[in-house]
Amino acid sequence: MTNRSKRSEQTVPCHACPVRKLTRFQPLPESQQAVVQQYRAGQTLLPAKHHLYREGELHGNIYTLFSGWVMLYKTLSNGGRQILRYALPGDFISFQADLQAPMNHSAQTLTECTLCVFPRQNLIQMLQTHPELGLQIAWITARDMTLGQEYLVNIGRKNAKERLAFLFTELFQRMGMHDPKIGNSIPFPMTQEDIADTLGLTLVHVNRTLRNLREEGLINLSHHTLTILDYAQLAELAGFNNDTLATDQPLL
Amino acid sequence: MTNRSKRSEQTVPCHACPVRKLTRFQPLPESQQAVVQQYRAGQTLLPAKHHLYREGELHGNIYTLFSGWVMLYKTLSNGGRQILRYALPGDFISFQADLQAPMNHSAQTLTECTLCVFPRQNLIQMLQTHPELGLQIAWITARDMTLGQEYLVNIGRKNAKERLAFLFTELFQRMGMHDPKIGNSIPFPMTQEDIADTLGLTLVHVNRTLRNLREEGLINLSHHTLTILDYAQLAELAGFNNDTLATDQPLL
DNA sequence: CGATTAATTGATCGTATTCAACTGTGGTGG
DNA sequence: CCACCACAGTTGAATACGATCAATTAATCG
Repeated sequence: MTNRSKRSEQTVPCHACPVRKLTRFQPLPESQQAVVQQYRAGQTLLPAKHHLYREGELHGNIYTLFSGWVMLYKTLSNGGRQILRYALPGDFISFQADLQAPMNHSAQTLTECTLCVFPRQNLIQMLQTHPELGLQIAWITARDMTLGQEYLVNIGRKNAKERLAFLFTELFQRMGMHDPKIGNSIPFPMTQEDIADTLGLTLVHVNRTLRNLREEGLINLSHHTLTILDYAQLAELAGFNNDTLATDQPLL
Repeated sequence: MTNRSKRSEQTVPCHACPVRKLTRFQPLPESQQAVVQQYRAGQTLLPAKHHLYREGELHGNIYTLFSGWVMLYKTLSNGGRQILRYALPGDFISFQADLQAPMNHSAQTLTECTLCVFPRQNLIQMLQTHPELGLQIAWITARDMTLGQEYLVNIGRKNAKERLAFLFTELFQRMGMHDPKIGNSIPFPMTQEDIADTLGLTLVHVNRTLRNLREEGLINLSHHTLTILDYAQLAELAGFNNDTLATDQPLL
């Protein structure tokens, strides 16, 4: 149990992780979907371990992920890596505050991926012609930011076991496996090193903590498949709260 | 030096922290400023240590901070706290993906603050009438998200000294102190416990690391004033890179 | 099937935590 | 003005969680 400031003045209520509300793919209203179609430049199929773009590069496209997993990360001067989040089908990739500037992070496929490609210029044009889409983007960005904040809490204030538990429940939820039926599995394309770089731990310690979770019968992770054996206990460990029922509605 | 995976395949270039591009208050174009004025419900003066809102509350307002410091944080079930970021003058506060849902974080003033208040309903109306403002919000949100990602890297992949160094340089930059002249000071209203809860450390360890930095002549922090004695070395420690020159331009 | 990458385990070390006590500071009221 | 209190900062000692170093086993892929 690490760094838990138990301040006495404990008036502030805890309302645990609302990742649930971040999980589902929010389809655009039909009217807007048609509009968006006009601006896309087609679809790409990329192999696993392929970089969409790298930190520091000027990059011309924006993407929507149709199938597969993409990981977004940043690199440190000493060779370290911090994974920021995993993009799942439906996610929007490579949007950043300054569309002209070099990318502030890298994106690499973990599996084979199908992506819908929008040239940046098209996006800009689209936003000029259909300004109401700006708000959609604000909504998506705010949702991604909330997930990032959950990650911050996870890394900053939880021990290794709890961090693992959180990552697993988060991905399980985002994959759309809300079923109460226990013992479900999801594909899990990342390596233990990836997990380590997501959670601010080392590869070795991730491995040991995984064994620990396995021995306690909470999960099983092998051959790139994650099986949740005891969701309730895992969510409890993670400080993950399903109560926060989500209205997945967009802003307006 | 903690958790630095030195993977051999070191092809990915490192492009260090572009916080600089996140620092300055991006004023709206004049045309839009006039529009926004119509929807604000006036200004408030709040004392220090006052909560704007708490996690889990339904909250009716959106704010722009005019003067003072506000801290945004999340609470854990075990009593822990993770500070997400410090809002400085010009920052937008309390916008989240689901405007109807309970707040997903808390906001508390660190100093006396002047805020501009927008009732949520007004914001929604404003966005309906002037959809082009949605993109402005997307821009602001994306910028805040980028800062959050820097925090993630900071907590996930750096040791205590580096984390402190980063926080100091970040705030120094965001306060608008880009002057090359060495030895400048900024107000620093947070306690050592706040710093600890920002950086994923404990109060005690922050204290020791501060002493360390002081003894090395990099900073001085006392009486809520931070003095940067050796910016270059501090930025180096933090992995902070000024090269990334910023175009502070909005999207369109 | 051999080569490369990923997972696993052991031993040791160190950074940061924890527990605990003490010092300084600022504010309040007698 | 000083006594008192609450709170922030400081320091010490012991501990622990996770890192580091190193070597071995298991998967995966051409």
